[in-house]
Amino acid sequence: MNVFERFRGHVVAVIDGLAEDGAVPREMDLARVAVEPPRDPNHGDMTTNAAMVLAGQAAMKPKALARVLAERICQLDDVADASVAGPGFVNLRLEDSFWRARLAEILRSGPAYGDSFIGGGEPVNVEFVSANPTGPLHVGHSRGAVIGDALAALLEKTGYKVTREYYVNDAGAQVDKLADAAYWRYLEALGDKVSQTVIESFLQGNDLEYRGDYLVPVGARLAERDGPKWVEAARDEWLPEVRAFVVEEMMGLIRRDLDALGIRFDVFTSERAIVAEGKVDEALRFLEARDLIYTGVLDPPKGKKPDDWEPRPQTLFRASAFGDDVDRPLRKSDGAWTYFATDIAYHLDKVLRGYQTMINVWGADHGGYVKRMQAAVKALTEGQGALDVKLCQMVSLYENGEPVAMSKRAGAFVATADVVERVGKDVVRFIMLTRRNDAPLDFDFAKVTERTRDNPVFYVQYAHARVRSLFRLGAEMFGAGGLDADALATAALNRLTDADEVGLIKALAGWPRLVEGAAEAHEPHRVAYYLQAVAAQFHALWNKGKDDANLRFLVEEDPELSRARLALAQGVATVIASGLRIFGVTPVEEMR
RNA sequence: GCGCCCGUAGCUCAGUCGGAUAGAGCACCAGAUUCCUAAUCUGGGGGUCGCAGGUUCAAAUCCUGCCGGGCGCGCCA
Repeated sequence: MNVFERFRGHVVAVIDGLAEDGAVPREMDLARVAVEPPRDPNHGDMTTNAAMVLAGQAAMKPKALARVLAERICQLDDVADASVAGPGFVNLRLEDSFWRARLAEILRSGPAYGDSFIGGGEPVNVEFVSANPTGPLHVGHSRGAVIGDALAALLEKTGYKVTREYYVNDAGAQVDKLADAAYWRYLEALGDKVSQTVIESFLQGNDLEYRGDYLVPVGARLAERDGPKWVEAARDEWLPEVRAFVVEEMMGLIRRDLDALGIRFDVFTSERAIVAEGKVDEALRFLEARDLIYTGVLDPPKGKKPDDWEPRPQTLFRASAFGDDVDRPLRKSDGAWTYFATDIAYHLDKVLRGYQTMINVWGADHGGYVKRMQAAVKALTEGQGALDVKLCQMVSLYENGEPVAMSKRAGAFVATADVVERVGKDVVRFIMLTRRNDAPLDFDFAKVTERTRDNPVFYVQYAHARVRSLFRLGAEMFGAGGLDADALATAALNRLTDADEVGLIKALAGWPRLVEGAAEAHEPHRVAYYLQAVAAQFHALWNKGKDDANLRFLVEEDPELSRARLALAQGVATVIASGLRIFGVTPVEEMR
């Protein structure tokens, strides 16, 4: 439980006590009572709005109620002072000893510090990346990959049972086109065994979309495995084989990219398998039984009527009954299921596997698809379940301020693997998490690797490295004994008396609350901003030691004080490591 | 035309289920520093939170309308 929740409990107890004494009514609704950090630290360590939100129920003026509350809150353990401020806030200042005890707690917990149980073991399905298996991942994909993975880690840390899932879109027309291209490369790979005229006639009959070199080795491997057996075969014959082969190969490429990013999935679900196992029919029967499917004619989109539009009866899902703007088609004119229909089946499959809470991470170009999918999930879970969709905006690459051309049409997209190779997994992951998912992100190769304060990766990593370097020096000065975290938890922490030292502990003690807030909001980027703030505070304290030798972390003639300060430094490293672990970023021992 | 997202300092962006005098980095200005506890530090100026209404004890935050930008818009995935 975070420290603010703990004090909220104390404040509630105070209110109950007042009710016992008849000073306020019993049975007040306390749901809106909050204990939070004040925006301005000058207001104290914690603040509560209790008097303001209860004034009506208590039939008292906010300030009068605040005074009564403050008087009793003052008597609580660990509270140094409680005062009324503004329109009726009660501000609490806590004893330094309380904060020092939090530091000991951090050291004993280690990287588990900030773990929470708010999830209560609830299963959550996080579906992300889900890039079509038609080629390697490009940088845009890596943003969704990192956000999904970090969000999953954040939820795990707060007590949810998380499944990381990848939906393999291996059933649409795109993979057929991919198979065509692979077949072309296969013919080429057979060399002398195939005449040029065969290849050319194949090329003439096909407008190949996927001409990238990455299919060359795929064609070669297929030729090696199957020999010339498909050369004379009709497309109907080779297509299923070639398609399965190339999809497997592409998923191999994608897994390799994901590996490079340090991302592992628990489940890969195949769209083709969903269809083959009859799950679409199952899902539609489910909806049909609830009268949510009918045949009807949709109006054309207002103000933008497609040229070939004509009224046509379609099989429709009543999405508009669940918040969507219009009902949505489930069947194409050739009778095949729409992508939406199979996606409904896929999400019913998730529900049947036990998920009521689902999160999907998509590219921003899928924005128009969100409402209908949420409508479907509501229908499939009888209103009990929820689908949150995180839309990721574009990543723009820069080379020292100059935009890197990466139009997909020109085939000049930048591969995730290339970016990772150039700046490293840790930099890619951290930078991708320094913006909200719904804000565009600029990624400048020069800036993300420069060693200055305005590079957040460097600044946070540097703080961790500085702590490690302190410990190397400390071990030289005082010997390595007694410098492990458990031992430091028993150091003379009451020697930490400087306001900035205690202030740093307060920042560290805010970690569990931040984690919970970020997890509940599904916003991993908050962790990045928090880590930057902690790093900044630590660096500032360190710099004070340059002006005033008494404030240096290691004071040779005072081992007791040095040990206390090493404990503080270790607390910083612990919290940073705990945060970086959520990000999948390795904390560094030194900067080289 | 409709829907979704966004609009906060010169720039890039944070802003906690509504909370007090709206924050950070860069840039700018002024001081300090040449140190190895490394790849500067300290302080300062700078805001009608796109605009206009509304709800509330309290609005950058919630609601409505407008303005501006991005994405999408019956059978694609």
